Amino acid sequence: MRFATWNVNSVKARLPRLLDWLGSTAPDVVCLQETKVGEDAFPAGEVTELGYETAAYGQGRWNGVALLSRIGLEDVRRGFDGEPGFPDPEARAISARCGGIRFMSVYVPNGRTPDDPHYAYKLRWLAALRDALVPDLAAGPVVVAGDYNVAPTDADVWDPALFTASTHVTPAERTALAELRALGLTDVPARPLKGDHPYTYWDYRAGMFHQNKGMRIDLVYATADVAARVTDALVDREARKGKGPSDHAPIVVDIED
DNA sequence: ATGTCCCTTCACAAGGGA
Repeated sequence: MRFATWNVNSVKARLPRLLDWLGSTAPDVVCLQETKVGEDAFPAGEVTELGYETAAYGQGRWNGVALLSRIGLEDVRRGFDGEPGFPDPEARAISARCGGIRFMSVYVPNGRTPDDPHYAYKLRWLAALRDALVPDLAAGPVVVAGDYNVAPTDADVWDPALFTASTHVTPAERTALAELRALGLTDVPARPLKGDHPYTYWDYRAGMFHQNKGMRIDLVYATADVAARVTDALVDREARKGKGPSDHAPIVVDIED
């Protein structure tokens, strides 16, 4: 089985690239983030033509997550129990069972800056996610993949000195991820196709991608049974190249059936 | 450390978010 996660930064703007990438990569399951469309506007027709079932959760202008699967898409859940809003609910998590694994696509709040109320919201959201995952983890194999908006270590940012007072790297955010792992989730390492760091995000500005000044903030967290089946995992930086890319690259994971 | 992109609207420019 091959699965992937990708923050597409608008599924409408990215649709031609998404369809090409689905054709060439041929993943069985895909977790999408930042679709930026409501459920009714999700381009399900085009994706269905490629053999995928779709489940979308969106609110239009911001956020939005979705799951694509060609190996079954059962028991879809939008959001999770106890999920906080700001203050209203935001479309940041969707999960379903595909091929015997529960996949959850997550778009963790950005946080903006450590003194912003959105930062406290980010930490509340991650703590609530941890609590909500407990029954899922007891029920079977789980993959929680998406844009976590946290760089787990200093090696995951291109210049740690620049990020000392920024969101994405604070001890509290990193602790929140450690608490997810403490539930029994493993950070599945993805290899970079170029360079030493498996960055997944490069700012559009200032030629950051070409200088490989990126961050590893998209992550695949999997239960041990899934992690043990991994045969390969990579950051598809090819998808970040060229005209009209997302600012994030997909992570593609192969596991033994 | 800011050279972009995407979305929306009291829309054909500007602001907000990342």
